[in-house]
Amino acid sequence: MSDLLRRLRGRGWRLTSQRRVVAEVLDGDHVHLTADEVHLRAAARLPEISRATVYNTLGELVALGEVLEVSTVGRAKRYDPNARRPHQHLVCSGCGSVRDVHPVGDALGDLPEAERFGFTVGSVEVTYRGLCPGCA
Amino acid sequence: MSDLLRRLRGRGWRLTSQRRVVAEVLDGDHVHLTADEVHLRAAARLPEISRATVYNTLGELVALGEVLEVSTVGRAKRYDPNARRPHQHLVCSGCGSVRDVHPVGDALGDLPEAERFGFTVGSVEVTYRGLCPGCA
DNA sequence: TCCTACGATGGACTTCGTCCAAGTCAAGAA
DNA sequence: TTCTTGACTTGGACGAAGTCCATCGTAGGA
Ligand SMILES: [Mn+2]
Ligand SMILES: [Mn+2]
Ligand SMILES: [Zn+2]
Ligand SMILES: [Zn+2]
Repeated sequence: MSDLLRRLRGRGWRLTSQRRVVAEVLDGDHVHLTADEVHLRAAARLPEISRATVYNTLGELVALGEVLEVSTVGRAKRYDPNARRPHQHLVCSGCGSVRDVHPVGDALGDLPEAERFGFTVGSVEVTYRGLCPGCA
Repeated sequence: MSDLLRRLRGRGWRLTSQRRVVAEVLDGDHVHLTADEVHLRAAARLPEISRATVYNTLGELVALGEVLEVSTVGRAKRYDPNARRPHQHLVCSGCGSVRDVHPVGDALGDLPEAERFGFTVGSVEVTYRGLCPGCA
């Protein structure tokens, strides 16, 4: 059983076949799937899994901090199982492919107090845009 | 007439009453309205303006580089007329309100060559997330 | 003033996502 | 092992955001 499933059981989750399959689909590096892509791949293993369950499970994983939501420009959200090591994203403007990247420096610290307008700033999301070798 | 309308006429735009009203609604600082908010405010001045025209006009302004799209997580896109001075955004996770911010440092330069995977990196978008004073 | 290509309109349609009532089953109790 | 139960799943209705298109209207040049 994967580490993820072990952690989920530790949190009191029922380990249903649907949740197991969603967790399996999200396993790996550089995985940034939409909910529909997760549903498609999950249904290949468990044909009757419903869209609602995929959405429910992804939402629960996000709430637990086990999966990150990656915002996209006007397209469907993408779900990122690499929630343990902080990272940012490099997106190809041509084909939409996504790579995990690790910039140096401290983007949060780059925002001066005078520029915070009384907000409690909790996180920062950095998206690099460009063309991948194939699209350039 | 605003600078924006003057530039648009210079680009061969027909200055219809609908486009004029959309441009007026977008005038100002810290303006980050959704398409529906633009439609609501435009309709206060020109009651029969359609949603399709608001979407068309906003899309054209974005294509011309006169207005920026601000992507949000799971909410409607916001349209930002402050396209002339580069800036980033601070977004309230509670109410969705947006402030312009100007971080110090060089986010593009923070991405090492070894982390670029052969991409031609052209731009970087930084979004700070937190709670505004009202939502905290 | 007249013409016409460009723009506006509204409603159907698509995509992405949420909600719900009803049926199902994981896992602890006995 | 079987029973019990409430957490989970399901399909479909619903909703929000955005696109598309046939048709109508008009800005602006001739
Ligand atoms: Mn990632
Ligand atoms: Mn802005
Ligand atoms: Zn590419
Ligand atoms: Zn707020």
